[in-house]
Amino acid sequence: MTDMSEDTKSIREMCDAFGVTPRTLRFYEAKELLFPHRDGQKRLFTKRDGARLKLILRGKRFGFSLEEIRQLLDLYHIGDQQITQLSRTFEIACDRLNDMVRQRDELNEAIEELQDQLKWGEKVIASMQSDQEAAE
Amino acid sequence: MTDMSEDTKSIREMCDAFGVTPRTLRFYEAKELLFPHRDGQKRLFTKRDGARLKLILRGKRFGFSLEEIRQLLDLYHIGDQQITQLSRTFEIACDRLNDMVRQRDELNEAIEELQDQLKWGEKVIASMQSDQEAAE
DNA sequence: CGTCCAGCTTACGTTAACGTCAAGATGCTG
DNA sequence: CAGCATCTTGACGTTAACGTAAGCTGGACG
Repeated sequence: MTDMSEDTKSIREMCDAFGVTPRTLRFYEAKELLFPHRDGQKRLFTKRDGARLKLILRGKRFGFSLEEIRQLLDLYHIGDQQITQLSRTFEIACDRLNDMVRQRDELNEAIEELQDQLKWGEKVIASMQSDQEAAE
Repeated sequence: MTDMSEDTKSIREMCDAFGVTPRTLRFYEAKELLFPHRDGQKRLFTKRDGARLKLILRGKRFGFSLEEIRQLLDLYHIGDQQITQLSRTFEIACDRLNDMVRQRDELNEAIEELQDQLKWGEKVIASMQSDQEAAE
């Protein structure tokens, strides 16, 4: 047994836990989204890294870029400092929300449009099939 | 007057008509999405190119990749041939529609989630601001 | 005739978020 | 000790859909 669970995870455990690749975790570290400790040269991911990663993945679902996520994460961290920065975060999030709403609305339009097209297409195919049958 | 409108458009007219850049049109030609004629070395875009471009742009709104769009366009063109191919097109479009619906639903979830977070954030900011005031 | 404008081709640049080697360190195990 | 797995750091590759710049051409205008 890898002894494990002294509250820190190896990179592999981390990957398995969150369904990402090692490359991704190193990448996130390089981008200063995660700050794993070290044992020698090996990374040790703490609970805090886990929490951050969870937020990162959620952020991605929201459609934030990693850079935006980094900023948001940084602002989580300050806690006591600059209110201005925090409300800036807030703005970013609001913007993103608006983007998402817009995007959704566009999607809804597109969906309807495409559904119409498909009805059309159904008819065409149907008629072509009867043509085919008629031709036999 | 550039005489124009002998049913063909120059690249610029085309761009103005559809709100794209020349680069884009050349790119689409390179990708075999459009087939403008030539007058010497200058491109002449026909009505057919216009129709195709309209479909291309719509396809993009739907979230199709240019490659997918090319395939769909090719299948429009056959007209008389293979029904199988046509229904294949149909399937692709259906798949895309399902993708879009899924995507929209995810977006809706994300939007709600983010809205919740924002309520949270509002409170935090409000309380911090009163802290700030209290500190002065 | 000069010059200006629109268009052409070729080709390298861009961005995001990793993937994919390569080469070396470390550690366990039989 | 050999071997193997797992980790590390670098560094270059990938994809999509164009952007951008350089250098050439051909016609129109004054």
